[in-house]
Amino acid sequence: MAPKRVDRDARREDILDAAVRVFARRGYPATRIEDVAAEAGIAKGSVYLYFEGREALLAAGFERIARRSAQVLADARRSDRPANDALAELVEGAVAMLAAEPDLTAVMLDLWSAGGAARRAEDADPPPPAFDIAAVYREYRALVAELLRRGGSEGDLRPGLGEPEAAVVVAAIEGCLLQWLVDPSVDLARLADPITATCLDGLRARPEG
Amino acid sequence: MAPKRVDRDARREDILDAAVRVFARRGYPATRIEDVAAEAGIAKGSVYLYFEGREALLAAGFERIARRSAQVLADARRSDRPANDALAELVEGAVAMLAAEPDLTAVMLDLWSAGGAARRAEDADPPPPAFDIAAVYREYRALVAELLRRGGSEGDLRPGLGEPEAAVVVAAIEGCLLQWLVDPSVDLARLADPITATCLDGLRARPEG
Amino acid sequence: MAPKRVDRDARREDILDAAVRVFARRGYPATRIEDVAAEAGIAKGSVYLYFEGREALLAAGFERIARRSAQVLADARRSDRPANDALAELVEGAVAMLAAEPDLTAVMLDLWSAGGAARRAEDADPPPPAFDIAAVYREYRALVAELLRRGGSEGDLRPGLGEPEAAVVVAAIEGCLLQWLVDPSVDLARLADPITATCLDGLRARPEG
Amino acid sequence: MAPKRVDRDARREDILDAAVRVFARRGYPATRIEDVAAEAGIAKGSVYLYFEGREALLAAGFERIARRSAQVLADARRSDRPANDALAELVEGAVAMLAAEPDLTAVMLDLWSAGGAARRAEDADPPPPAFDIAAVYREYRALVAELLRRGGSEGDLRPGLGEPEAAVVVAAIEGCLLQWLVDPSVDLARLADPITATCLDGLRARPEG
DNA sequence: TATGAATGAGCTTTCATTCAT
DNA sequence: GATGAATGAAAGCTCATTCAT
Repeated sequence: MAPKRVDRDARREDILDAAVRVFARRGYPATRIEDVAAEAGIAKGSVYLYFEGREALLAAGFERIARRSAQVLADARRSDRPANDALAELVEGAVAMLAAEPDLTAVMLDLWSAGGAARRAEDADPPPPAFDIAAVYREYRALVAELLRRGGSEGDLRPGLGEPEAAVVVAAIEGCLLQWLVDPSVDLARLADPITATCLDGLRARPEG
Repeated sequence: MAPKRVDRDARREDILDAAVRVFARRGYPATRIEDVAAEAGIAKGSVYLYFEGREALLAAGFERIARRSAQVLADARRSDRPANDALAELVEGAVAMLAAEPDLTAVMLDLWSAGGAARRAEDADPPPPAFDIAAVYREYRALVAELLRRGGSEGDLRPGLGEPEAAVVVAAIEGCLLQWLVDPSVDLARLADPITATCLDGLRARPEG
Repeated sequence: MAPKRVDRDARREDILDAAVRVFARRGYPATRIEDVAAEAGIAKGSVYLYFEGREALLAAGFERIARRSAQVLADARRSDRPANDALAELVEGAVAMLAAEPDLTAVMLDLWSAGGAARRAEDADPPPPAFDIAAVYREYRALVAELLRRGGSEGDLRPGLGEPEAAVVVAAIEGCLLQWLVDPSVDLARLADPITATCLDGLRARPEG
Repeated sequence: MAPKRVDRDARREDILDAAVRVFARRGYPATRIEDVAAEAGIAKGSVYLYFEGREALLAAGFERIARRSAQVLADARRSDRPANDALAELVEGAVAMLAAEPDLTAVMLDLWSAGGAARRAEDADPPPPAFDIAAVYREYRALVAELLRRGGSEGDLRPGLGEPEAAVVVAAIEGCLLQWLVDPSVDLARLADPITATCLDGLRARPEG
């Protein structure tokens, strides 16, 4: 049973790999199950042996991203360096993670869209997706806010920083990501340093360097 | 020679209003022409008297947003205040514009998604959308970069600032927008000040106030 | 009332002219009421002031053709020449009539198609058209058969000729028409003589001239 | 490497059979994909597994007819009998072929109509069909003309016969076909002999029988 | 397990016809 | 009479999902 399990899981991952590539290329709404099957080199019906349906593929893509995010957050939490250094590490870690897997990252566009469509609870038609993209950002903000507070009391960060500033830091990352996704001429990887430099030291000249 | 033109344009705007509301509620991919018609209180076929098809509605939504953006940029360009003040005005203007029309702003999710799906030019299947969302951000970055350079030479901004930092400023806005769109508990309007404060002065404490 | 009537009829004819032109160009099934209106230089709704609906335009086209046919038949009946000469006149008259109005003649394709679709009475879904294209050929055959019989008893035609041979003579005309309609390189007008020559004298060499 | 190919091709033929029956009954323009599917006893969507779309069904009908025609022409070419006998064989072969499959033959009405609609190359709206009905008649005329010329030099046919007379012979066949399609009281099969008799010997009495 | 043929709900789009102006 | 905006029934086509093999 154990080896079967591994095979099964490996196959599932292969299919998800394929799905992510196609989602990145065509976008989720334009991707047909058959496209995924073709990319994975299997038959259409076989996809259903590993995934409940089309949306499950997107949800599985979300899971991958969420897992990567959780890892980045865990790494940052484990750091014992000063808060501002930990913050810089967090930003770099997040950007590196996103830039390392462009196809997977491109799926974020679809997750935002699908997740955002669920922002109004009025009607359950269509029912909201099974994944909670907002939760990912909540966690990021929570950790950043904690670092900001720690940096304000123990380190050299300004006191009084909190959720709003955390949102801005997360925004700087995600906003750069967005520009990259929408415009390939923007190079996400090279924006990691400007993000930390701008957020930590601002754009205004300082009395002494 | 514009006898019914006013009516016709007004009708078109009404339908677009309706489309924007439905797009905001259900997302573009899940929106059927009939939903738009119902929201506008007209028959399905009538939509086609004013718009070429479903994608034309999205493109018209883009046009609205692009027009608003152009206005914000024009206002900022016309400002004769110091660069850092102009920058703050630009941020505030953009955020205010976005927050003032939540439904229209929510369409950005679909524009990002549709525009991003065109990020790979490999195949023309499906053909890329008629609108260029990336161009909007290019213009924002260009103006911000110009302000940063001006502020570096004439004002109190750091010298050497350019495109990367401009991308970060734009990212701070769009990233906050994103978090708001995906999570209604984030209040975009209240993030305008934190954005400018963080970007201009950074998060690090300054030697003197 | 009289002058009104003339105006009304003239307008009706104008619209029918336009319809015939468009039918010839695009075929009846592909012709929209709006195409006819545009060709006639009037508004779509105005067509309905003169014709019951789309099919009525086709039926009116049939009427025109039927009237032309009736005229050709009447001319031939009125002839007091020998049967074989009258037959030649009939063929020439029919071909001349058809070649003189190519657009109207092209509508025959649609009439055959629409009329033929009604050839099976099984179901009345869709209901058969209001015009009877088969009747036109019945009348032609009847007159030709009469001429053949007359030519057999009084003239130099073979005795014993009847409906089958009449069908062949009519077929020679309509078959040339068909080839012309389907292939513009076939010149209908120049086929009038070969039709009569072939039908009357055959293709086989005759003992003496 | 043709494991399911037989089945697939057989299925395709079944669907085409059904389409031909429905086309014959209702005419192509009035036939909906669903009618074809119902006639074939399958679901609407399944038709698209075997044919690109509605027009592909008509084109496939044309292919069938063209194949039959090619066979008739090949048989006539292979004949080593005198030209006038070969001509009679050709006429009989064509008529027999047409009369043997009335439903398929009825599709000619739609092919004429669709092919004729493409007679004016002015605009490509709608684009012309993929099949070339005119080519079928060109081939018939070419072979008949050849036989006529051969019969003029080697046989007992008149000298000087050519394309015009070939058109008349083809017309006699197709014109009888037309009358049959439009009027079931005309019996195509019985017209084969009158066609050859009339064309070869004419209607005029001969000095000696 | 794997396949891919089959299904049919669902969607976009067209257009004949109506009717208020 | 004339108009053309509005309607909504149709029809073509797609594709997620199922299931017999």
